[in-house]
Amino acid sequence: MSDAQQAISAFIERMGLAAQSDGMPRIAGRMLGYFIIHGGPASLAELAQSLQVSRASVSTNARILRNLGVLEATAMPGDRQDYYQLVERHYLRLLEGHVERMGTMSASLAQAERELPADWAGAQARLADMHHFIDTARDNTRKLIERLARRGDKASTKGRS
Amino acid sequence: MSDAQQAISAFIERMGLAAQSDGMPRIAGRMLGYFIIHGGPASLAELAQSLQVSRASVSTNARILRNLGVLEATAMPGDRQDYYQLVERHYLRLLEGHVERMGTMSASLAQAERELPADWAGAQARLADMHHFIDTARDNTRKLIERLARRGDKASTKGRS
DNA sequence: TTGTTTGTTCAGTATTGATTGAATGATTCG
DNA sequence: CGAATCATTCAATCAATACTGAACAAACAA
Repeated sequence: MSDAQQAISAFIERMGLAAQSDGMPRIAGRMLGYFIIHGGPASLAELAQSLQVSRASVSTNARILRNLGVLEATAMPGDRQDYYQLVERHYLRLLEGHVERMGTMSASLAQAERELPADWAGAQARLADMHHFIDTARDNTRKLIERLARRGDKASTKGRS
Repeated sequence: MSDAQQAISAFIERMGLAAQSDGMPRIAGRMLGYFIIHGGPASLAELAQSLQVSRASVSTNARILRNLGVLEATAMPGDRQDYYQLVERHYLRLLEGHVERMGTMSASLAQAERELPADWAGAQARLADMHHFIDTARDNTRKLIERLARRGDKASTKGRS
């Protein structure tokens, strides 16, 4: 195995690890790594072959990544396999997921503030403090997404290999 | 069970769920919820009793939260139990963890860029693009932490109940 | 139509990690 | 020095979930 191939599989494996520590299945992370390296459309069969996992796993993980908005289906003329590729600036989709989770957190805090008697001053103060924090963090991330989405409206990183 | 108690346990349970979806043990999240509501120092025995879990679980999860920098040990005069409380603006510690994970991601990308032949133009471009993204996101979060740490240097949310 | 290829679903397995009870260790009190 | 009270550790259990193989479904070719 060449140095480059060695480096590639190490990177893909690290992506798998990183995905796991972010609560995503490991294979999803490895698929992401595959696309970052090899780019362009790839068929499910190619992925299964290259990552040495079952077609079933590739199928379900492709759906997961599609639902996250990170992968998109495409087609190759004259081939009836399904092809997938990274969506443009896929990482923004991940940030959006983060924003969403902060949203549910914010809602949960708001609900607690509403349902707790107002005279639990300490609890209300802590809830409000944390609520404020979450909301500013969320706004901040939103603005970051905007900024990064604007930049690079021109550049493209598509193309096979 | 009163409305308030109902609301409290619902909130604590939601915190447990949120923790889980962030890759943290559920009990850790519930403990966090407990402190947000009840504030002030609490003994491990109190926590185990209130959350209906074993003392062993409380102990290990307290250590997890302590290592994350979210809880800190304290002492009550005339009592030799261990008491814990939220650190001031505990959520900043969580953000710092996030920053750290982005750091390892950045390092992983850099390593791939280094080890891959430069003539894999597509791969290098995608790696660089993602690397840039991660780094700006990290800087952004760092700045947010700074800003939030400055604000509220005066206010305190401590105090029992 | 039948046969072939490809994607998905589903039941079962395996693995990972959280939680517990019991044992151990440490500290304070009498 | 015990006795008592906590905290921690460790082996075992339990739960959740990733992953697989096989069955099924859909699309196409001949």
